[in-house]
Amino acid sequence: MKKITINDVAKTAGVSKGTVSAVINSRSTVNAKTREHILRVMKNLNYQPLGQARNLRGQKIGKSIGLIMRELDNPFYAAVAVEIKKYANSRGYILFIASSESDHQNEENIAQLFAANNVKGVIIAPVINGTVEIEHLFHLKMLNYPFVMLEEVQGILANVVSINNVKATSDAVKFLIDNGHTHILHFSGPKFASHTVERIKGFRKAFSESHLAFHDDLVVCCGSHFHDGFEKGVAYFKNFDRKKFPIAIVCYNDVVALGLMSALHQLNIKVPEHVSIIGNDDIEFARHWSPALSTISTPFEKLGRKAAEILINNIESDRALPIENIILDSKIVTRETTRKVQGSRET
Amino acid sequence: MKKITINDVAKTAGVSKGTVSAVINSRSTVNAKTREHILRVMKNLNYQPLGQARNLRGQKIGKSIGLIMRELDNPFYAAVAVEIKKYANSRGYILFIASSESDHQNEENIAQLFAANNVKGVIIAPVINGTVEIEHLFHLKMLNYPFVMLEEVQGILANVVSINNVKATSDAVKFLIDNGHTHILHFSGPKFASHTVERIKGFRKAFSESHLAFHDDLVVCCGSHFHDGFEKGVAYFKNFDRKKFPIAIVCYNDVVALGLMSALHQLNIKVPEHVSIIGNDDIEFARHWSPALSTISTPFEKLGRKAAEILINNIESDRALPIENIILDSKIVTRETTRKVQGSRET
DNA sequence: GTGAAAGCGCTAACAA
DNA sequence: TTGTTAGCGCTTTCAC
Repeated sequence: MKKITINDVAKTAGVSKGTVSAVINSRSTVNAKTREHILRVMKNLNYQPLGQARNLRGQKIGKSIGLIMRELDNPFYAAVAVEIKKYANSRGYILFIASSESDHQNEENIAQLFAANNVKGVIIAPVINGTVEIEHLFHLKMLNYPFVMLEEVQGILANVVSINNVKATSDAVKFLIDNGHTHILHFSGPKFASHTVERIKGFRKAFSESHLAFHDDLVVCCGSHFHDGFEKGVAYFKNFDRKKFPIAIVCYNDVVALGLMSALHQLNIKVPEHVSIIGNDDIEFARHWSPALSTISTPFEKLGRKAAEILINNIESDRALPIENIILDSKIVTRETTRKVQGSRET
Repeated sequence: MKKITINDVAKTAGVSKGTVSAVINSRSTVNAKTREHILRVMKNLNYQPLGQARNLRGQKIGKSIGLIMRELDNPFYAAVAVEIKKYANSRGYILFIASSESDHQNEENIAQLFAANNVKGVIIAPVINGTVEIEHLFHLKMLNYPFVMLEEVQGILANVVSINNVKATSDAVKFLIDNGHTHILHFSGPKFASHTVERIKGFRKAFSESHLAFHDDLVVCCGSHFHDGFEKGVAYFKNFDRKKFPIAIVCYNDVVALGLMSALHQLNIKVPEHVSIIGNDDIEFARHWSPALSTISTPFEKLGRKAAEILINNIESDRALPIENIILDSKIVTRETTRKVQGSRET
């Protein structure tokens, strides 16, 4: 059972394929009777014109770029996606979004599909796990297919637009230290995401540059979802010795921070009286929550716009452009979940 | 300045295009020296092989379907998207998501682009505004391009999978009436979305089937975002006569309900003591908010799976399948934002 | 108003 | 190992 082509339609309709083509393209040069007849045959045969072949000639149809997210429900990349879309649209491109669900094979398949399907270039939030697989990226490079990464990937020279996670987390810890905190934890993110690694790095860095001593127990493996924050929060604080309060927690992201706060609320632990909390991302809900979440504000607009800009510039250039590596700074915004500690245990 | 083709590469490299093709496809039959040389030429010319042409022969590359959302940040469709993706993946399809931003022209362009770019079919959350434009849908039908709508569109016979908004909203109002409420408002959604229209319809319907009288003032034009709920909430209740409490509000969606609650909190109006609130959608945050939101739970999983299932069945069928029109029921889940009113003003 | 034929850029036999 | 050639399914002149 092979695919129906324009030839099949032409043959069974008893016309030439040129006429069929004219019907498909809604050209007015074709007789109403003939058109009706051909349309009927098309319907009967369930003929689906192959888009690829149609546009092999003129490439006047619209332009598009792709975005490969890691998870569809990651608020960080969702916010970036919105900004990418805005900028892309402003330059006449439609954005197609797909998600690798943190799976390498998916990332590769999607990239291939974009490249094969007339999508002009792609922005990738790369999957980084133990065995870094970057063959497909090299393949894209060979094809001179324009792409921009949203995180640095070891081993390949490519356009990157990312944020300075190390500095952001480090700043958050320093802020807490400056406010008298001495007992500071990190609820860290999903394994193998470079954001997770970098944020832990920043967390440690702040310790090494302070009078506080770092210890592995200070990093609690958590995740990236609300329920992760909630569950790990309950587990950690259920039998927690309340004499150890006040403490402070830097969370992987806002959603985790919110989940954690929900857990604390349930355990009747007060924020920020007992526990100060800092999130990361600054999603919309963060400022609307009560208490309003102190967090690290990501320059989403800059991040998305810059990535899309580099990509589209590359697409529209007739020669290879120099590779760019842009790292954007975040900044802390303090709201109601952090407080100054007067009598720290050291005093 | 015309596009570089494989011929240009072959010519300047002094080889045949067959050899260039072999390099592009990483075939091992080509001499290392030659490969290096050709790769260099490809880079120099910034040659980007045209995906469409490459796959004109065998169609062994992956399969994909498209989803046209109305807004990227609409939590309703975001949740549906997740389910569509799951099901699509289970059948070997990759999902590409694009957003029309409630613009007709965009919806049309995106649909065209999907059809032209080897995406096998599309699920559409249609833009419905005053002047219903459905030419492009007819065009898709002519091309026998498989598609499924997530809302009914007047004037075209097509596959539809939607939810019963009228019944859901009506049920919510009846629930409130059964719990003694006599003063019930609706914070309605964005103009021209069929969800908005249907929910208002359901709201009115419940009144007409009760002892309460409907009045236009009972419907407050709001929107679909957190800030809409917040702003309209502040505006409505800033100078509200508190003697009129208790009242109840059925909101367009959960995010609006949350925004409204935030406004009430700020105005020191208590939920559910003064105001009972029912949302719509049952997004994850709804149950985690404090107080936990009573809402109308959408069968996201069913909705997404069914839409994707119909689409893919159509794609994989060699003949046209009968058109389906599926309407799914939602159901109320009561949490902490609604209460029974004992002494209503009528008592 | 319709048909015939020459491509679009590439792949894949097969020949050399 | 490389070149030659015949298409892939469609569009688009240009005759008729």
